[in-house]
Amino acid sequence: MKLTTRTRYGTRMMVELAKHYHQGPMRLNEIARRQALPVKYLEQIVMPLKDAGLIKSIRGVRGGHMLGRSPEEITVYDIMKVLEGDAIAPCSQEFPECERLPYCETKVLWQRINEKIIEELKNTTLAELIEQGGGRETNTKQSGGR
Amino acid sequence: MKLTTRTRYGTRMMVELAKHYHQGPMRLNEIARRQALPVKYLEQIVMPLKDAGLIKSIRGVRGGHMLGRSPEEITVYDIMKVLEGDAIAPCSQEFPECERLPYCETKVLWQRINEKIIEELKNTTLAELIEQGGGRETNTKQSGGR
DNA sequence: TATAATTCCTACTAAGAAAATAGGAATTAA
DNA sequence: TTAATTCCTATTTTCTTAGTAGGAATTATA
Repeated sequence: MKLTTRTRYGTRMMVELAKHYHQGPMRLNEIARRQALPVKYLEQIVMPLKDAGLIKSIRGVRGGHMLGRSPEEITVYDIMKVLEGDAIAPCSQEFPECERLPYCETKVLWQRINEKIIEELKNTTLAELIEQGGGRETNTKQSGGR
Repeated sequence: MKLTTRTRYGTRMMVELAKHYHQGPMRLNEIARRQALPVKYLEQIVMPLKDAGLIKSIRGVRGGHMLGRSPEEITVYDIMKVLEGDAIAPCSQEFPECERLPYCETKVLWQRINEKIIEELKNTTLAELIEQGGGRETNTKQSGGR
């Protein structure tokens, strides 16, 4: 079952970008600092997101990253799909090879769970996440929380 | 995010036991054969289930295992709780230490997903799973499907 | 009472994936 | 021309899950 740091960090990066939508490009370093994430790791995550059009990047001095479209138009599902593929619960797509599948009594359950999760992810936009916030206001200090 | 083979194998073992409820104790070997699972691995999984009362065991010759209560009264949540603990999605209980939690914009999402999954697991009993079946009838041959 | 079938228990090993790091190439504003 | 930045790919580290091994304890039954 997969919803790993890739998706979590990726979502946090996107949230950070959403909070600065229409404020010009944001450097990876800044994003990493604000969300207390490892820069070099984000570097890897940013690329597929860019390829998928969820992020636009500007290279060189004063470059950086920004959302490819508005926070209302980006769901967490979009992010996850890019970063993990869309098999989350077991036996959804992960093991098309499993010979037991045709007579497996448990597959319905995993499939149902998979659908629920996807539904939830599809219903959640970046806009919604930053609107709700985390309770307190986001701070700027490093906090090392990973 | 956790819904690993432990839970999946465990669920299949329980399903197998449910299918033979009230037919006396069933040997691990038999269960493993029917569900094409590694015996020695099941051996580890069976113990916590027994401790939790979901399984009753009889030792010695002609011993084996059986459900601790009826298939209608056992949910997959019961199984999962024993085998994984009840943190499934990230940031639910897994990282109570994360300093970012108070101002994390994404936690609501993971918590919501966690709830959905748990709800689904609680709504699914062994009885329901074997009633629905897998489509075709379960076979008896080894199939090696893992 | 001896034997074989079985569960019980604990430790160990292997494999794989996820997480993180490293280092340099390419690009570009100033 | 330089410094700031993204881009790219490879490598290493860490960790968890998955699986194996071997023997102790228990018990039906011959």
